[in-house]
Amino acid sequence: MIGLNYRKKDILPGSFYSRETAVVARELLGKVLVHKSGEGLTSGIIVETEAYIQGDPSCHAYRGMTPRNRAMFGPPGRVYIYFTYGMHHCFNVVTANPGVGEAVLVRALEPLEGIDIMRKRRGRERLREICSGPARLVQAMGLGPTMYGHDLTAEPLVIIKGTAISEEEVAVTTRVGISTGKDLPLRFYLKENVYISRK
DNA sequence: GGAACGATTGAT
DNA sequence: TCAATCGTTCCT
Repeated sequence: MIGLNYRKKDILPGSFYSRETAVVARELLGKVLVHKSGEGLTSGIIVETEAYIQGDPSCHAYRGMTPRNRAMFGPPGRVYIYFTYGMHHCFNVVTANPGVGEAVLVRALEPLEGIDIMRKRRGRERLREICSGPARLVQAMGLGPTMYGHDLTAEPLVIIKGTAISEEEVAVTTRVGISTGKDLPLRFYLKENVYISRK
């Protein structure tokens, strides 16, 4: 029960996020996202991420700061969450230095704790359908617009140390669901993990 | 003011 | 393969 009684020292420090965004995306694999909500604690292992960087036309910050993407230009280690398709929210971790609009999209978690809570929030029984997709994990973890700008080194939502991941376990591919910048190798996932959003 | 478009999901 | 559904962004 890794997220239930984590120590302060287990929380990833702000310095973790102030590195090259693709490196942060890769290094987030195996880490654990933990949310303490009124309904109870839920957590999941990060198994799939994507980096969105400067100069990349698919990055929300590509055309400069707007009301929506303002958090991407703020301090690293904060939450950038956005609404899309008229019904879904997606969760990102802000990276790089203030003034640089970059972030990592968390696309899938392996459900770890509070699984019954997540099942209830999702209205789905099958474990594979709980956190396997960016909007699915937001719903399962009970996240929302109120988390916009939240500091991930502070409760109720943190990312803590998990399992070390070797290079052999990591697949690097192009990103999912974008129309521009589609050739960039900025998607990272655990090869053998069954909870990723897509093969 | 208006229109086009999503870093998706779930059903067909 | 396709509809759902609406805030954000950009154009007029």
